Amino acid sequence: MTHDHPPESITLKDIAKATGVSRTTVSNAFNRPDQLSPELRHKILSIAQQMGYLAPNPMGRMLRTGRTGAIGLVFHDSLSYAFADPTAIAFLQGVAKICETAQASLLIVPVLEDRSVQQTVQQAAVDGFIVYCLPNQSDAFTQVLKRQLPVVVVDQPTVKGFPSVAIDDRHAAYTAATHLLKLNHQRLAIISLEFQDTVPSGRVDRQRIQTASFPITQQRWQGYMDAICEAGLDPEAVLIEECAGNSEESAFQATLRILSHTPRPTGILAMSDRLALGALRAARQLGLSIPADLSIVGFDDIPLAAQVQPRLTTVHQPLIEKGTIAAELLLKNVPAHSSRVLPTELMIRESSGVAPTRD
Amino acid sequence: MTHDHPPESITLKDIAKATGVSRTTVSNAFNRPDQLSPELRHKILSIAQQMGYLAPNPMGRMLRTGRTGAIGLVFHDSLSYAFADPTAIAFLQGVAKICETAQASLLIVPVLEDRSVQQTVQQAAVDGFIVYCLPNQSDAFTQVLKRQLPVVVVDQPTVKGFPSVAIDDRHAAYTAATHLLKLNHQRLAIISLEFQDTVPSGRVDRQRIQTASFPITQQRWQGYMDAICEAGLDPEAVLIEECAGNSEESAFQATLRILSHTPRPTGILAMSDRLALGALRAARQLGLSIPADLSIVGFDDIPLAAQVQPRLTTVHQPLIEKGTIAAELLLKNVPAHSSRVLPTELMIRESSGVAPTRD
DNA sequence: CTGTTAGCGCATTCAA
DNA sequence: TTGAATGCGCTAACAG
Repeated sequence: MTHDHPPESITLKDIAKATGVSRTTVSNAFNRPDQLSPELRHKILSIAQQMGYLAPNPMGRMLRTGRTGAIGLVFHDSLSYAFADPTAIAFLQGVAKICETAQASLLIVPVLEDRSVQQTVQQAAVDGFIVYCLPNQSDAFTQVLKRQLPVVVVDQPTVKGFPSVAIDDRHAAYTAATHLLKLNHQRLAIISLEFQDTVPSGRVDRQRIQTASFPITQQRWQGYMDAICEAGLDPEAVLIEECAGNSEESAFQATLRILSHTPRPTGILAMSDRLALGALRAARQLGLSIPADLSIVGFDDIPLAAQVQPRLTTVHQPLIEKGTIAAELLLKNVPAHSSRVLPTELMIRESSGVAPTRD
Repeated sequence: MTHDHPPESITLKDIAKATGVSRTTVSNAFNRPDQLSPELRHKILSIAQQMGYLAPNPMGRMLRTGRTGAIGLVFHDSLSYAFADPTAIAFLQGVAKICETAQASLLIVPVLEDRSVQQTVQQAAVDGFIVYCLPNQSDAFTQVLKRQLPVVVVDQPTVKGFPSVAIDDRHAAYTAATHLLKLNHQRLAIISLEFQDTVPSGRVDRQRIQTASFPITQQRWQGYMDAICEAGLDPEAVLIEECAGNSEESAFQATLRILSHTPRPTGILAMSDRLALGALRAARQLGLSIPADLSIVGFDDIPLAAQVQPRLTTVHQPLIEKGTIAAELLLKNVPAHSSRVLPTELMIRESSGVAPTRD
C-alpha cells in the first residue's frame, strides 16, 4: 500500500480517491470544517495523515486564492547592514509584532540595486509591500510599484499616492538645533546621513543637498538650517560632513576632521544616534569633555542612547510604532490619505550643555 | 485602449494574443532569452510593458516549478521578542547576508504555539526552513517537519536527522565556570535561561533540569556543573535562578534574590549576556563593586558586552557565523552529517576578578 | 452536507 | 526557432 512517488506528489485528489469522496470535500475538511460532518471530516483527516498528507500545498492554494498570507519588506541597505542598524531593527520589531497578531508572515526581500533586483521583488509571493527608506527613484522602488500591490511607504515623505508613515523630520531637527542654540552655541557642525545614493565624498555642496534622493536627510538638514537662520547665524559657517551608511566609524572620522577646525565647533548635530556615538568616541579620543567642551545631539533615540555615558541628548522618534503602524496600514489596505505623521520629542540628557565661554 | 480588467488579470496568454505568438514564446522571452531572436524578444517585452504586464505571476510560476526562492525562518519566541534579542538579531544578520548573495528572500514565520501554528508554517511558500532554538517537541517544530522540506536546525543539538549548527555549550559553560573557580570563587550562583517551555517559577529542581526542553540551557548548566564538581565544590550549594525569556529585568530580580543570601555568592554565572547585564544592574543597585565584591560571567558576547562598564567577561560564540552557516547549509541542501559545531572562546574582561577574601 | 465543473498563471514536454 | 497541449494543486461556484 506504499507509494513510489515522492511525498510531495500526494495531493488532494489522491486522498479524495482513497477516502472515496470528492476533492472538494477533502478541501473542505481542511479549510471549512463547518461544511461537512465531524465524523467524515475526522475520517478524511486521519486517512490523509496515514498517507502522509498534511496540508494543502501552499502554492496551489496561493495560485487559486490569490492570497499569500505574507507581507513583503524592502530595505534600502544591504540586508546584513539593515540588521545591524538599531533603527531598522526597532522598526522590524514593530512590523513583526503586527504580523504576529495577524498571523501573517514577513518576507524580507533583498535588493542589490543591480539588474537582479527584478528577480527578488518580482518573485516575492506577498500580498503587499512595506518599503523602508528607499531612495526616491531607486530601482527597487520601481520594481515594487510594478507589482501593483498595496504598498506602504516609510520615511519617504515625498512619495505621493501611497499611505505612508513618517515623522516631521524637519521640525524634529529644528528642535534639536534650537536646543543647542539656546545653550549659546555659536559654532555648530552637522554630521549628516547620506544625501545621495552615491557614496559621499565627505564634502557636501548645495547641489547635492537640493537634489537629495533621501528626503529624510534633506529634511533634517533643512530643520537644522531653519533654526540656524532663525538664530541669525551664518548658515555657510556651519561645517557639514556626510557619512557613509549611518556608520559609527564614518562619523568618528568625520568628527575628527570637524574638530580639527579652528575655531573648533562647540556643538555637533548628528542626524542619527549612531553617528552621534561615533562623534562621542572621536571627542573622547581628542580628550574633550562632554558637554563641557562639546555638546552633541543625536537623532532617533535608539535604546543605546540612554545607556552610554554621557547619556545622549537626542530626538526621540517612535521607531517601533513606525513598524506597527506601517504593518497595520498595509494589512488594512487603507487609502493613501491615511498616511500618518508620528510625534517626536527632544530628549535632553547629558551630552549637551551650555556652550563653553569664548576664549 | 485602456482595459477594464483589473491589472492582475493580464496574463501571459493575453500578451501572447496581443503579440501574435504563443504563450511559450512569451514565457521564453521572460525566462529564456536564448530561446528566441533578440528582435522578437524585444518586441514581446515592449508590448508586454505597454499592456502593463511586467513579469510572470510568481504564484503561477511557483506552482509550476515547485520552487519559491525563499527560505523560511522559525523562531521560538514571539517575533517581536526575537527582534529585541541581540543574539537572534546577530543570527539573523548572518542569515540575511547569505540570502542576499544567493538572491533568496527570507520568510520569517510567526508561530504562536497555539493551534494556529499550523496556519503560518503550513502556508509558508519556502524551499526550506531554518529552525532557531525551538524547544524539542514543540508544535512549531512538528509542523515544520510535516512540510517535508529541507530543514537546518540551530541550537538544538539533540535533534537528529537534520543538519545543524551549534556550539559546544557544555564545554563553553565549563570554561566560564572554570574561570571563576580559578579565581578562588567558592560561592557561585547561576542565572539561568529557561529549562522548560513553561513559565519558570524561579526555583529549579532536578526534575526540571533533567527533562529540559531547551537543550542549550541544559548543556550550559551541565558545563557549569562539570567545573564545579571538578573543583570539589558541592553542587547543591550553588544557587540557581531561572529567568523568563532571557530578559534583563528577570535577571535583575533574580540577582537581587541571589544576593540577599548569606553568605553572599561571590561569582555569578549568567547563561546569556542579557542576563548578565541584568545581574550587573542589580549588583550596582546594591552598591556592590564589580569585580571586587562580585564577579559576573556572561555568555554570547553580544556587542554590548564590550561596551558596558565594566566590560563583561563572557563566552564568545560566533553568532553571525551561525546564521551564515545555517543559511549555507540550507541552500546547499546538505545531508544531516554535515552539521557544524562552531568554536567558542572565553573573553576575559573586567567584570570578573579574584574572589574577595573571606570575611 | 456533498460532488461536478472549471479554471487560477505558468513552464515544460514534444512535435513541427 | 516556434507552438499546441498538458497539468502543477488547489478552491469557488453552483447544483444536487
